[in-house]
Amino acid sequence: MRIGELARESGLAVETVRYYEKEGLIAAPPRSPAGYRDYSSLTLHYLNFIRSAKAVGFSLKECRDLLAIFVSRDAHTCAEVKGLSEEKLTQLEQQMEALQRMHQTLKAISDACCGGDESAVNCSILDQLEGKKP
Amino acid sequence: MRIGELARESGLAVETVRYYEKEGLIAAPPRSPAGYRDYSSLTLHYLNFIRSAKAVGFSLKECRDLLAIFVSRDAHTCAEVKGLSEEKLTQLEQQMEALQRMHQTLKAISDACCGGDESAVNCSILDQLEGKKP
DNA sequence: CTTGACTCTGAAGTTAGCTTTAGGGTTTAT
DNA sequence: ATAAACCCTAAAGCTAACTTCAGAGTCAAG
Ligand SMILES: [Zn+2]
Ligand SMILES: [Zn+2]
Ligand SMILES: [Zn+2]
Ligand SMILES: [Zn+2]
Repeated sequence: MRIGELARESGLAVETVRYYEKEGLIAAPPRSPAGYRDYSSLTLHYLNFIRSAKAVGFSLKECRDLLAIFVSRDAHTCAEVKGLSEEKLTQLEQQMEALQRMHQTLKAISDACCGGDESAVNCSILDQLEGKKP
Repeated sequence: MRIGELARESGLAVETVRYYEKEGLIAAPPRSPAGYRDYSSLTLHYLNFIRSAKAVGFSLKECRDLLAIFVSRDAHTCAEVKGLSEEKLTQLEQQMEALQRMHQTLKAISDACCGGDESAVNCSILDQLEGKKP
């Protein structure tokens, strides 16, 4: 199949598919006489794999590593795959905690403000951001 | 004070301070005869403000807007400031939810894998990422 | 046979928030 | 007086993951 169909099937943009090839995520496919990329359905599986991996937080680099495992599964172990998953889970947790801290801080600051139509001259939010003690 | 001291006091890098000036977050200060930037302590307050705002998730652009309010507080209202805060709180919540969804999905996938030293030929993580039904 | 949809390449542009580089003056301490 | 530490500029580079552009060739339908 040509790149347009592959893109449609995988839900990616055509340019993204070419980009993934350039970045070494998928192999360069054979070409038609006119120079068009000619993909097998295997590539669709790879793109779906990438899309799923991205959807749970893996970067393209990490997707490339995971995909390398995927294409030669017998040379790798469950331990290795699960290790990468758990590493990513830890990263996600850390990111959530960082956001949580920001949210808590901002919520406390925000809640202290009256939110009224009066002038912000004495707004506690601005004071807090400046570093003034409450 | 010169830029080095200002940077030390604010906890920012010297280049960052110049960058903020270029981006319009802080005004260009007067210069010494030798051409050195000569800051008043007011700028330190502004930089602290920016650092705090960034720490709770505001982008530099948003910091610039907040700072504009900060420097002319009497022309703005608490409602306006609190509105921006609450908008940001909502964004933070959405980001946390997105991470939460990723985490839940990946955790479910990861938990199903034995994690053993056996070959990954039948690894359920890889199967799930490929899109196979379990 | 022509029109519109599709494909190709390589390079450059995008966003955010800096950091680095290159090359050159100034201040301060010893 | 000299060396370390500081300051200046403009421009380029960095990361991530694409997207856009310019210009040109190919395919399918009517
Ligand atoms: Zn108020
Ligand atoms: Zn207020
Ligand atoms: Zn297993
Ligand atoms: Zn497994």
